[in-house]
Amino acid sequence: MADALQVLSQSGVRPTPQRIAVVDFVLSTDAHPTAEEVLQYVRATCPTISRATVYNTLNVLVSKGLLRTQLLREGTIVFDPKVEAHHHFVDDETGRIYDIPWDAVTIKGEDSVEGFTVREYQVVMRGRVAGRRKRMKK
Amino acid sequence: MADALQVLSQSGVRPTPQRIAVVDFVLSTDAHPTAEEVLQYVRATCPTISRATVYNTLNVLVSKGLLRTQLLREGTIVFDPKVEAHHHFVDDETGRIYDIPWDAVTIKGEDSVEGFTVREYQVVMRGRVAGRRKRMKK
DNA sequence: GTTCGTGCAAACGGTTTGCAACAAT
DNA sequence: ATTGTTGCAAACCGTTTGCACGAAC
Repeated sequence: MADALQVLSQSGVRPTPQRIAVVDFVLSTDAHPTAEEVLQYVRATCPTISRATVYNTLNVLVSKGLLRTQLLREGTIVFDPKVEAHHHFVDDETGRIYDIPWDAVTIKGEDSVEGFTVREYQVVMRGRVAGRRKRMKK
Repeated sequence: MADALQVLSQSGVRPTPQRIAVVDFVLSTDAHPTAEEVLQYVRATCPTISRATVYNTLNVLVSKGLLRTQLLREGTIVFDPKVEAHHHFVDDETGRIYDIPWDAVTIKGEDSVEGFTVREYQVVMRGRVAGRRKRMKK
């Protein structure tokens, strides 16, 4: 993974310590964090960083195409550094989001749906990660 | 479409005028409204209905399986009365959401992804409805 | 010294909750 | 009398915005 400083400079974004801390985390995780989770994590290495700066930086990264937002959790946006096309699996119990490789699934007919011009698409799957038994009724 | 009073009684929900007004609208639209949009619409026929009652009723309908929520718009939940499996298309410009019939698309491999037990899945497509030319740069 | 970035607090929009009045049984 | 429903207002949570201070050019 290219280091944070490079990534920022190459995108024409001034590499401040706060931004470096955010980039270091968010571009190297596959945990699909929310902004709040990024804040929590980054505070460990950069204790004074503000909520506004985190949101601001995340939005900059999105606008530079280094990060994508995904609508996979109720009430919040999650950030995904994997910007190439892929699918997602959401665990019913934990809410954890997993990347599914593009060619784990094959689709036919998606770009020829009558009346629509499809720019992009993804499969969103929900269920359980295998090997866990169903949670007991509380 | 079965009338609202029946739907409610059959689900064991007391059919109050407010609930009937909500059901009348939300179970017969394909517009994927938000709670706020339901409120606006329903106020026309039931001017005194409160925001809390709308949210409450929508949540009851979801818990009874008469309605489903979908994560297709940033910052808000949309409601979909079509509870059978189907796909969605979201217009990039207008944000409008269209139902795509289940068999407009065929998928292979989706329930055998290594390590995951898929309970349900859908394809989410984004693009433009055909026949509209691309919006001019503002 | 002007531009850009930060941190704080306030504002904002969608949703939930607490509660008192009220209707149905 | 008890239970369930409504409407209002306040609370809540994720996100954005306004602004003054400070750093970088």
